Amino acid sequence: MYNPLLRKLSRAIDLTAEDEKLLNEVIGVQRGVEARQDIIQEGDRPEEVHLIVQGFACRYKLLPNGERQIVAILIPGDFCDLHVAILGEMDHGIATLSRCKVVHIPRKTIDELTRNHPRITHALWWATLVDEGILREWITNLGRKPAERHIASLMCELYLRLKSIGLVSDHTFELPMTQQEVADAVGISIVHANRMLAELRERGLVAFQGRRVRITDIDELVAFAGFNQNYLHLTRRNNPENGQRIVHDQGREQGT
Amino acid sequence: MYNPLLRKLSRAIDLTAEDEKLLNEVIGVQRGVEARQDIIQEGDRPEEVHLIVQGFACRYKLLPNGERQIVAILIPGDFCDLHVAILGEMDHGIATLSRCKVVHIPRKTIDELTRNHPRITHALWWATLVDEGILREWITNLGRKPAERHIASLMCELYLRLKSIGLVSDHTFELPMTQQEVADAVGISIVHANRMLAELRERGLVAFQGRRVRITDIDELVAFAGFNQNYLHLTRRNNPENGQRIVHDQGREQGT
DNA sequence: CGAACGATTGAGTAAAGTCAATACCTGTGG
DNA sequence: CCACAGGTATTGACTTTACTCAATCGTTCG
Repeated sequence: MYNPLLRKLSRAIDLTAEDEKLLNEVIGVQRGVEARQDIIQEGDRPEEVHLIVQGFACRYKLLPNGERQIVAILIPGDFCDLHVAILGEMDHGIATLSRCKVVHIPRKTIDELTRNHPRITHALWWATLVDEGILREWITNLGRKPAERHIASLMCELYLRLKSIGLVSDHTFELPMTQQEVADAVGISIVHANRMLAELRERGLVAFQGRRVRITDIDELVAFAGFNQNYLHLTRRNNPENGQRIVHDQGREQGT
Repeated sequence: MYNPLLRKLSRAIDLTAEDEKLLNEVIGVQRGVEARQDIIQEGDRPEEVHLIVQGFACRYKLLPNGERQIVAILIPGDFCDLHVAILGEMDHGIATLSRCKVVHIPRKTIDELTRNHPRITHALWWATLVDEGILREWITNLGRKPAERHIASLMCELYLRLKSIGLVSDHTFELPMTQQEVADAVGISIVHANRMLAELRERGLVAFQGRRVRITDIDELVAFAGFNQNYLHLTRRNNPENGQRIVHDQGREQGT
């Protein structure tokens, strides 16, 4: 069975066969959620941990005037609310972008894993720290990049994150976001989003085919975006040589 | 001895006397660092965990063109790099804003604490999750607030965070940031920062006296900023009534 | 076919940036 | 005590980026 969590974690951390077995058992009943539905709302106190197994979702915050800011894009293998019970209330909402499959994991399962399985604990910390790194990169992009380079950076990030879980094939990945949603993620108006996406298309950096994105030359897009992938921490830490440039792995791209 | 870490954590999590004792022992030798010095640079692999005990610091990222984005402001009680060893390389730098006192904690001390002391582990997770919440709020402010309201929000955040560790007295707190540094945090030019700060001053919302900030009426500033403090999670989670509005505690403000 | 939603385009406005000059403030050497 | 240097803050004038309003176009689906 395709286990995006295992795939994500095992790429970064050495796990034993037993760890992998446990991480497979975590994926039990998958619940389907329609596109554009809230999985969790601001103010909720979730009693279970939610894991995205299929589809795209986003974290978002609403402002008093009704505007929305998307603060993270969640892809298969991402937790919605790992350990959030510690905080009590959600300070943001999570909504699906596409139809999704979500696993509900009892909090005690997570507690048990982190109490007795140090490598899994390590891996979950790794995932948390990477998520933090992504947030910092988004801040930098919002604060210091013009919209077209910001969108280009977002495409680079999604390309690499999706690739790391086997969801890029033939330089192409699903991206079920409307232009309004891209605008909400990049902090610009929908009109401006439309024009900047058009610019990327005209420059031949990104091709949008319906709900799919094709990036012919990732290195060119990276250069245009001023993108540095270090914050994704996709390379093993005991291998200091790589990590400076885009990691092109030679294996098959498509997951099963 | 003033222990900002203990003060921060004990406000949010119930700790035993033994936990408090351990958290006091963590504060050993304090090393002084001059203002505007790097504590950690991007690419470093810190072997110890750094904790700010006194002064102000910031996380920042540099762009290819030399621009800088400040992605977090660190105050006493904040960790620079808790658990970052898991990631290997720092994906951002940390620099002092003022003269600071920093404690270097051996990684094994942290490992020992988290292995054997569940409430402390819980408290460190809490701090990590709050830091994440702050990053999401910054994203929202950058993406969706005009500069003057963004700066106002930043002042609200600093006011509450500093107050929670006893560093606000008489509605006033230290803020050793230049306008360039404010601009780098808010993602605007220094000229614009100057004008927006002037606007806040003229509106009577914030008074800047040298390196000190006085906020006469926090509720008014909150209203102007469209600020919602929920992301700081300053109230105990088993007390659902409060948390909706600014928490004015009645105790003394000044720490010792 | 037409409604509904999403994408696109044009035109005018507002927010924020750049460039450049000037003012202020603080510490040092004379 | 004062002049000066260097950093910081302020202001004006102009440009660029992005926003708003408004209309049009395209696609999908009942």
